[in-house]
Amino acid sequence: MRWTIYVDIDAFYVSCELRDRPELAGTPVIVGPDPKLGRTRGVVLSASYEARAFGVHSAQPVAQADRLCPAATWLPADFRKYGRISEEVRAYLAPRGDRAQPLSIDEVALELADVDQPTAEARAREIQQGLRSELRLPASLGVATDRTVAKIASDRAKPGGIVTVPPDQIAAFLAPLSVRAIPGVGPKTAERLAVAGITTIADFRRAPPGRLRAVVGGFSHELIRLAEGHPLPRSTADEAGPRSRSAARTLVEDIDAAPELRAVLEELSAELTRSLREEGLTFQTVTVGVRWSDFTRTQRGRTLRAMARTEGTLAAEAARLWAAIWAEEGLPQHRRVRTLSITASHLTPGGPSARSLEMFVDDGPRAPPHRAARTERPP
DNA sequence: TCTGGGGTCCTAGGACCC
DNA sequence: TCTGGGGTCCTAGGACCC
Repeated sequence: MRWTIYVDIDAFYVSCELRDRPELAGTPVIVGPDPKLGRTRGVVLSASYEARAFGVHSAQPVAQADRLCPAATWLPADFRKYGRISEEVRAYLAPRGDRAQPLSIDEVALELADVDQPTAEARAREIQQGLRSELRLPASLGVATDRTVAKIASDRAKPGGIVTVPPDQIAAFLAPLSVRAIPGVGPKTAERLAVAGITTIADFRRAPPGRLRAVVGGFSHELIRLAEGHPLPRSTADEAGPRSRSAARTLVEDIDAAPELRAVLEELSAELTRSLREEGLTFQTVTVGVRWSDFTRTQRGRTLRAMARTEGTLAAEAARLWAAIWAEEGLPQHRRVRTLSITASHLTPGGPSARSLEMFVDDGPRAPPHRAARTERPP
């Protein structure tokens, strides 16, 4: 039988920092911009379980976390370090299963083909101990014959535990859980389900399918199957490279000064161009996003006629899109800007063929490549 | 006391094509 | 005068995840 061991590092950023600061183990530690060092609009990125006991949690505004837990040690985030350690975890796990699929910076689904349950459980224990002793990282593990169930199990195992769900117990394991336990069911979906009388996974089996479909659309089939204990295997395809790259900046204060905003946009263009170049990615679509002072968002994008990779193209397109947003929604409504972002998408890895590069093709009117191709092949 | 940054996927309408 | 069915891509917005 095929088993999945879902590995989730506990309080990942904090645990990475504790490797360098072992004296802080067992104390409240928060990774994020220290509110005592000045005004910031940041949020908690990761909190130790000792800090969580005070009500601190990730994505919480740092001022609020500071009030809840004034004794916490604050550490600045070091994403390069976390990326390196994430690679260590992947390298540790890869030889311990038949397939190791990274699903985020701190999660890996490890597949074991043709093993029985005792073997899978023993492997999970070895891995947990090895991560602890060799990488000095605490982990929670879920063990199941389905990846989604294994992930849900790893959530129930936190912190530092292992939860196994045998295949004939999937439905019973899931039944009492909140619909929020399912990856993909967030606050909005949970609220709409609650209005329809669905709060636990067991309720999916009782709800009229038509009603469920009206709330969650095509997701309903998958949810019913999950509640019945026959989860659909998630597609394990893709791995086709990144879909988008972006850069964003939240301003210290909301502003409506056009020259300053243009300057921020140029900085973002330069940053994004740099990271695309480092990865050897070319882009074809540019999107500018604005978060206004009321926290609503507007975005505008355009697909270019050809692949591009230069800062000039990115900056010019971003400036055009920004000007349109500002003229239509900023100026006339006297709105102020909180956050600006630029996203590059329709990415292509490696060097594109010279033929398709912007330097050989004028950036003409918008016309996606497939249409250009079709004109070369008359019906 | 507010609410980061970097991502992914889905939906719905319109344009366009056969 | 009325008006197919199936498909792809673009765009904007929304929800969700870590």
